Amino acid sequence: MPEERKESLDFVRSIVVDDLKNDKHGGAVVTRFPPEPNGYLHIGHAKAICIDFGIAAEFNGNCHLRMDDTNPTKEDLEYEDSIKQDVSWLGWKWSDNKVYYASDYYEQLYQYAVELIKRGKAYVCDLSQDDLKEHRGSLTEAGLESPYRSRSIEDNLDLFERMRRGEFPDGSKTLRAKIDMNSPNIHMRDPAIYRIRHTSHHRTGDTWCIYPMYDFAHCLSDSIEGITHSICTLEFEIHRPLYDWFLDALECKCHPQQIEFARLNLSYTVMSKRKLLELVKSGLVNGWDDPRMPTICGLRRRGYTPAAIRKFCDIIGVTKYNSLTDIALLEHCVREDLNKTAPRIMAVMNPLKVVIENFPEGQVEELEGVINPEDPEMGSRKLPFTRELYIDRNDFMEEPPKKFFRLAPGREVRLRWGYFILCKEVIKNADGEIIELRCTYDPETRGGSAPDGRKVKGTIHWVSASHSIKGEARIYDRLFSVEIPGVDKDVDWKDQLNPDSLAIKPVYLEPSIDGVKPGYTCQFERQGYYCLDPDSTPEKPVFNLTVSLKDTWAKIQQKE
RNA sequence: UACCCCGUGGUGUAAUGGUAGCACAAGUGGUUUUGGUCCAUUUAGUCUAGGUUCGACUCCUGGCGGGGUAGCCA
Repeated sequence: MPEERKESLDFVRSIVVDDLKNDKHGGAVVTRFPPEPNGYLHIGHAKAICIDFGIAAEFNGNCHLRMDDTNPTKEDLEYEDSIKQDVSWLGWKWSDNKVYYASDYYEQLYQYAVELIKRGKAYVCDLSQDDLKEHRGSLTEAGLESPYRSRSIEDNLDLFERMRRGEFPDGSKTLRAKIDMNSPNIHMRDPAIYRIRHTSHHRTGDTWCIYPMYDFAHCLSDSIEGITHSICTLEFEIHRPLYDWFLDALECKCHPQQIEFARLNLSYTVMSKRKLLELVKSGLVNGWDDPRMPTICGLRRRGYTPAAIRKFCDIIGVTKYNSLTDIALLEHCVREDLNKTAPRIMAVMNPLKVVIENFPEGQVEELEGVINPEDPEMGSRKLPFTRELYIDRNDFMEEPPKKFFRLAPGREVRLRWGYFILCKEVIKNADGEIIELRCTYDPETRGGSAPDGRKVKGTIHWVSASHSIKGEARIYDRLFSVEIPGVDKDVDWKDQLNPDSLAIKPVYLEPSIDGVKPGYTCQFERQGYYCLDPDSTPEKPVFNLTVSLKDTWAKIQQKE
């Protein structure tokens, strides 16, 4: 599963190698991927997943998939299921085929909290949320000690137990760690470790009405599971002293090392759960799996492959530098993968009728097209050739400019896998619009080469008008029209959505695609990679644009 | 304003005191039955000022710039 590693190691892997060398954890490497089931996974999570699972795989270790479900008010089974699906779709297997849950440790965590109280390192605090905020101080000012800080161990034990029994209403009490209200690190100023929530949890039901906070639950969950390297993103850096404090205060045998890396930022999209949720809720996109979304399920529906995503995660690297990765890099990865694997088909998006005057009416000739020139093993498919064809309007110009190599009056081009055709006449309607081309074909050029050795500069795609299957193409572009949506605080990031992120067009497809299933990915020759959408019906296939082919002709046109 | 972290071509990354390299993007040329792919090639970089050293992207100090942190969220 893990791809081959480059010789130079990123800083996380260097730490792991050093630890292995120094026998720090007895040769073990155990990592974990700990999502909170309160949203769908996105490409940024894919980076974390590839680091967590990738490192475990490379060093013969294990990676636990652990639901960090300590806040019943936000979490849901729907999210949990999608997380499992996405992780395994990406190609990773969690160790022991078992999903871990922070909620499975609630009793142990409670006992740890009791122990903390017994050691005089935690106390029950009656301060309200507002009072707590007052006491916390600010970034520049020290905090104030709570008046409840000096309660006796006996009182604390009693009160904490009654918190658990449900004697107190939400928000009336918290259990706090007794650390240092003067610490320059606000997270060390007697942080709350348990709060009262009379809310049922999607896994533990109504068993609990007090729930542990992240800082307390996370380090201990890691310790309980024997995690060696607890890899997370940069915003937790400032929490690390707390992470270590709990494990030291409780003298835990297993003390994992927290290592932080920079999360992924991608241009022309957003990555925060809040913004993604807002897009879905406001109907600005069509659900979590809208192919424009950077979610794993969105990318999957768009036609991205696990291999492409893993390659991307591999080449972006792992550092502590807050960077912005160009989405073109992601697009490059999927092109590279699909170029090698995707079958080619011909599909005409803006049909222009071509009548081959010297080809008999009613006759059907079967031609053969290579399925993938990059992989001859894939064989070939049949292409019906008839008197009436469709070509793309963009492949014809009545008055072609210098560098235009395609069809024009009096010009000859090659029909891909077919014949050379020569344009004899342009037919227009009363409004002067071109509605048809009259051409002749050279029967000697079957398959696309001329026995007399004459060359043509252009090759264009086509379909038989009578055999083509009419479908729908959903042509996607970047979700936002600015590199970093919301970076300018004066404008609403939702106003920066790209109005052209989706265009729907009819498309005439070569008949060989008949019967393919949703998820089927192919290349529309000379255009881009497309993936069959689940919205398809037997009558009307719907194809999503994954990514277009590079288009140097478009570049030439742009220059002029 | 306090504390913590981070600054290498346009972008993302390597070089772990010893030739600043790779990929993407951009440009040029070649091959081509996809204006795709492929091949060749060009442009372009160590934030800054000192210090240590035979030698600094790397170590030290100051400055500048960017990010994070004041949920009973994770």
